[in-house]
Amino acid sequence: VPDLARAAPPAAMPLEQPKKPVGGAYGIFLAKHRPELTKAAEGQKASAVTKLAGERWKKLSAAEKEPYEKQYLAAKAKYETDLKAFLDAGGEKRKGARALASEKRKAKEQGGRGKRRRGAKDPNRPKKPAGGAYGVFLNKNRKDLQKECPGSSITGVAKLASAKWKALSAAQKKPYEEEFAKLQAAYKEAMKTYKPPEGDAGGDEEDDGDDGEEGE
DNA sequence: TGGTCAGGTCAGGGTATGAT
DNA sequence: ATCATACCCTGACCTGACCA
Repeated sequence: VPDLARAAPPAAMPLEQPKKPVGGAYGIFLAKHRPELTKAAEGQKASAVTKLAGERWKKLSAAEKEPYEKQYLAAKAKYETDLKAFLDAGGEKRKGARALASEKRKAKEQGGRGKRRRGAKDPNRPKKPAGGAYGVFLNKNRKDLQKECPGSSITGVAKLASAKWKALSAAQKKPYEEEFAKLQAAYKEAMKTYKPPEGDAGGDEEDDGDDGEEGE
């Protein structure tokens, strides 16, 4: 119904909390002169803009500062009335950008991007031997493999390793298999005495089963 | 599916800079 | 905390192979 759209007052827009004027008269001065200050500080650090602003502000006489102070007071008054209207309209005063960023970061540290975080793992936890005998082979020969294909990416090294691994006879692979068996036994032994740090999801080891994630 | 390896890439967040 | 923004740093992810 077009009538509804036409009748909708601007107030129907999502409520937005008014921004608090900050920095006092200096804040007004800074905002007003930012374009020219940015130009003047072109090619310099971003911080040069505010540094320049500070220098210019100090040079101003009281009379020159007065209009900025008046503007600040006016903006402050407007903010207060706007905030009151915002709150009266059911708006909720939210936290500042930094507080929000801090909260976001904390949440991220706990959860990451939906996937588990590498760095969040317990560094003392015994490493599970992976890749079987091939994993041992890869570890032992990595340096040589890298030398053989200098400048090649990790993937290039992996390809070469794969080719070499396939070329090995069963007898040649045997020592690597034995080494892997040893590592596996050592890992099991280490896990017997290993205790995950407190608060680590009740000590289940990384939801090995499939109860977890169900993110969808 | 997740584990090994390490280098490259990329996104996001922090910092600096001033005054209030 | 707030304004703007370039720069720097950190951390997650990807790549390839293979195996439990």
